Amino acid sequence: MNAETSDLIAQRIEKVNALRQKGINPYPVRFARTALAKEIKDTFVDGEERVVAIGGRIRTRRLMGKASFANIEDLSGSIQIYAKRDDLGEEAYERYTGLDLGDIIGVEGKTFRTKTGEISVHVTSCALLAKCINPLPVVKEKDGVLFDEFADKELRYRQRYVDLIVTPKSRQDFILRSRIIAGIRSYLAERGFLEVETPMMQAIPGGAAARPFITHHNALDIDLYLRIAPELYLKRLIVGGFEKVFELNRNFRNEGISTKHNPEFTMMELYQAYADYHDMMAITEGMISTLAQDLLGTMRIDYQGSTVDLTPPWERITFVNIIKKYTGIDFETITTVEAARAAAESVGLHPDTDLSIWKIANEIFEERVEDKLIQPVFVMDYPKELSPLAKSREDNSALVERFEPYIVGREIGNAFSELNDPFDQRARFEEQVRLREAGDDEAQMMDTDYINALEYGMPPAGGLGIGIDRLVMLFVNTASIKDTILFPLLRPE
RNA sequence: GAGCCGCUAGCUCAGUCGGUAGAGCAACUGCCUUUUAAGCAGUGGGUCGGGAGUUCAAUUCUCCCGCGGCUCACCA
Repeated sequence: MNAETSDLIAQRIEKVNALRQKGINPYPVRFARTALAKEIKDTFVDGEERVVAIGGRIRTRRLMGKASFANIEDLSGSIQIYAKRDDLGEEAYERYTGLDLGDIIGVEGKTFRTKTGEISVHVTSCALLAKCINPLPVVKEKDGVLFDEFADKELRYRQRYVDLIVTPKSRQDFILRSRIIAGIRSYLAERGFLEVETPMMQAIPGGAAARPFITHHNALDIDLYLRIAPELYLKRLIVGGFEKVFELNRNFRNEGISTKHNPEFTMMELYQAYADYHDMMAITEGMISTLAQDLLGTMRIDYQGSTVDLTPPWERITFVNIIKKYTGIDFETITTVEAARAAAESVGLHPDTDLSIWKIANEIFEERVEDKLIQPVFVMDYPKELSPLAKSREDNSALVERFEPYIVGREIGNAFSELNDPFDQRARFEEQVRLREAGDDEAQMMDTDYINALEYGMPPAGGLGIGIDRLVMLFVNTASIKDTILFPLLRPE
């Protein structure tokens, strides 16, 4: 903190001290509100004076000598207040004009409409409820347009509390996030899903290909991993007879930070017994389109220059066919690595030499197809070797019943008909272990207890995971995941 | 992890072809009893992200470091 800052702060601390000397607590215990800003404006009737007590933060002020206006803001909105020296008396008015932008105050007064038409509160008494010592960024607004918007992204992320005070869009976006999550919960609850909580600290981190965070339990003296996915525990619950379960909580992956990645992110995973991946598609498109309709009032939403139509049904196309559609390459007819490599070369890609046919196909998909998938689409039937927990297709053992929903060029989820054959699952794990031993540190670990669970019999089931932060990105139209996470991970200052 | 860009007053930003910096808002002092990005007049406030180098002189040029943004890579 430099001299200038401390000047501004010192002035305010001085005001606090002066108040305390007069026996006034600048942080009193309580203030009873009887009204909210928005509700006052919504219910105002001309000619009917209403006595109200409102609390909020001073966001603007216009002092004009012996009278003054200010706007105070509560969560519902902002309302103008009007104070006159003649009403308050000299001492109280002086205390009133000594308030600062950012102070939280409680005001009692009478509603009225000014001669320029603004519904306001004529102050009869005013109490400081919490002094704001640190100067806020000064953001002004006219007709919904912000001036000198709080623009320093680092500060907005580090001091989200300041961002929330001064950036209405930020406030709205996080409220929308909360409503999306609440909407998912009620959508699933209405359909009989049971919300459960499974371990975040796991001895074997399974269910995804990712590097985990490691922590240590002192009493047991064992390392534990923060979960990278809840999948294997949720499926144990399907074994246990819970036929519809979901978990909506954090996963942790020890990987890079980007506009699309935060080390802890929120995932919704659900599993449904006696369902398959077609049922998961119906849930995905039904849930997301319903959320859009309920929360945004439309299924057509604008995102970063594109308009996306979420109206079901979404397009369904296989992995092989969508590659063919966008590149002309037909993996149904490719039977050798050489041919696959030649195909990749034909679209300007140079895959690593040790890749299999299907890994080359995946590279072509990711490099040449993915970012073109603006409208919602279910890409179905992925290669088995990329999907160690999904059930094989009966008509093609190289493929599995898996899909990923794509919107605006981004994978927003992952789903399959769950592999419930313990023999096959064991073989898949063994293959993963082999890859891990060959140096693939994202390959999965053997989980013998999970195999043990499957050996008790898991009914056929569909499973679905949706990345909530990315879904929220779509709904709030932001290019950065940090705008959807209240406190994104940043390097400590 | 790599590349590019940024970091100047509390905030938003100018600027210095190298001679230690400005505006608006905020703050402070006046004036102003229906204003609303209030207005008018005046005042104060900066080790120009940190360090080193070159130079008579560095906020400006060079290098290193820090933090952030964006893009790429990995992934959800």
